[in-house]
Amino acid sequence: MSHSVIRTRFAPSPTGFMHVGGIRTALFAWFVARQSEGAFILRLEDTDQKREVEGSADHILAALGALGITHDEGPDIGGPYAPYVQSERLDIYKAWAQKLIDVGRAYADPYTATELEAFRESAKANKKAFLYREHRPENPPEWDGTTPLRLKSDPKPYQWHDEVLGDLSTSPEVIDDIILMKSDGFPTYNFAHIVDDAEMKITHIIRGQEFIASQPNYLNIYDALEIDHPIFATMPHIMAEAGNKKLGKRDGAKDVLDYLKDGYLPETMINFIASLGWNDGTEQEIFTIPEMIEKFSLDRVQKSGARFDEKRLEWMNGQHIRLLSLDDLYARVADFWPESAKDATEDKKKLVLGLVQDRLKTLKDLAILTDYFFTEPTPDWSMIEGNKQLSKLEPVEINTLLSEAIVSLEESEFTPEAIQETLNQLLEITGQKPGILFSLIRLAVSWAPFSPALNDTLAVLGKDTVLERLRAATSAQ
RNA sequence: GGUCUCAUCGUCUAACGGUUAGGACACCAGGUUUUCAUCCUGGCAAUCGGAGUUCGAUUCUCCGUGAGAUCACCA
Repeated sequence: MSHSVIRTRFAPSPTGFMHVGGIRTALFAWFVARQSEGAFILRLEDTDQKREVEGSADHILAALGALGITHDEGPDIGGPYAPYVQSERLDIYKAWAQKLIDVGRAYADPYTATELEAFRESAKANKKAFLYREHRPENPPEWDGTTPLRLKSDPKPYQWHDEVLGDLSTSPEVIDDIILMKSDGFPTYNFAHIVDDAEMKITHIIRGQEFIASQPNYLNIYDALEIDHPIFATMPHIMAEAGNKKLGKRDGAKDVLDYLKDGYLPETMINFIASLGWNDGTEQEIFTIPEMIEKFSLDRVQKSGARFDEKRLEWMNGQHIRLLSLDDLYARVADFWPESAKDATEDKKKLVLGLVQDRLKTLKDLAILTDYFFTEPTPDWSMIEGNKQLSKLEPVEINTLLSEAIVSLEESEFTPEAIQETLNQLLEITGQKPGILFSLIRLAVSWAPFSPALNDTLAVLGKDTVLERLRAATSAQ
């Protein structure tokens, strides 16, 4: 029974943007830390200088921040085990490597690239898997840091437990003398993450399935170092919408920040990404973030890969938008108003927002849905000609109906209720069906393909605007 | 090719070895005095194949098949 505090980490390499796969790994590690008062650590694994992408580290920080996946220790805020950037921890890896050399578990790799290549070729020719340890030198030179340092492996069968996949096992032939330190002085991921996780007292390693094949080699390193390994949890892949491949940048994996810019709520992204491979066993689909933190458990994570379905994401975003209070939603849509709303008052905008809240799938929809509330729409008579019922009316009849509407609405108090009353009376006066009368008025005041309920729309537009637009429509005929 | 992993509606998924295999997305059809959306009702749709264990397998075992991952001085 361990009483130690749970410490999980997300350890991305700064080689690109944050896509959903990376976010999910971070998210689940964050859930595990947050549901137990543990700590969530962010560590930058920048040991491959060649692949490093400028600005990527800032981008990762920005993406996590935008989603509210907060860390307790990391490159930007420090912590008790700083630094949290691997390129700044070279001395630490060197010291741990020296320990292995001292106990005879690591040695300098004396071969040139061509020699190594020849070994590989011959293994391939014999249809055998290449194992470096079969060529392990008898008397390797002392390691001076200019050649790779390799683990002197101790091949043996391994079995271990994975919180998601269950009990796993492998045979000795997968263990090899893998590289610990590269000739450029940087450690490999294989070595560095083990050292760092140990130094930083990480209790759970939550990572993608691509690492599972290397796991036995990692276990061999833990053994050589004589340290206990953390709890392992392997996440299934997220696959691209088409095909069966793991979702990668080339398959159209989008930057999570792009989803936010497109009007998806952070809580939607969290809920959706979590639902890709996890559920709480009930029929609940929509979760708040605190609910997910409370209910998440690694043993209910799916073993097989999941596909990213944008339609479902869109639906889920609508659900979360509807869950928001008007004030909260108002605060979130600040960047999504149409240009025409620039000078509109907060009161007016809130009124309009309240009308369209149920209609938004993404915040981006706001602009096209509300433009006519803030600016004079351009009449488009093809909308009337294109309407099955309205196209049957003569221009004179249209004019008459609109004029009747003007007369009645002039007398209305112009609250939504009063307007509805007026509209109902108008149906009797004109003897028309709602499908004709209401459609006509709706188009004449909005010239939009769709709009909220007619009485609400008219009320928010205001009597003056409504009458003005109706008159404009009459005289245009 | 070696090694490892996985396998329920088109998609995300539920189901102490006993259920008419459930829910959600999508799709289709209706309903809520116009439209679009919301909301409600209904419909379509799945246990990869074959053995075995068992009174009884989606569930356990084995063999196939399919899919994925990995075999770098990348992570």
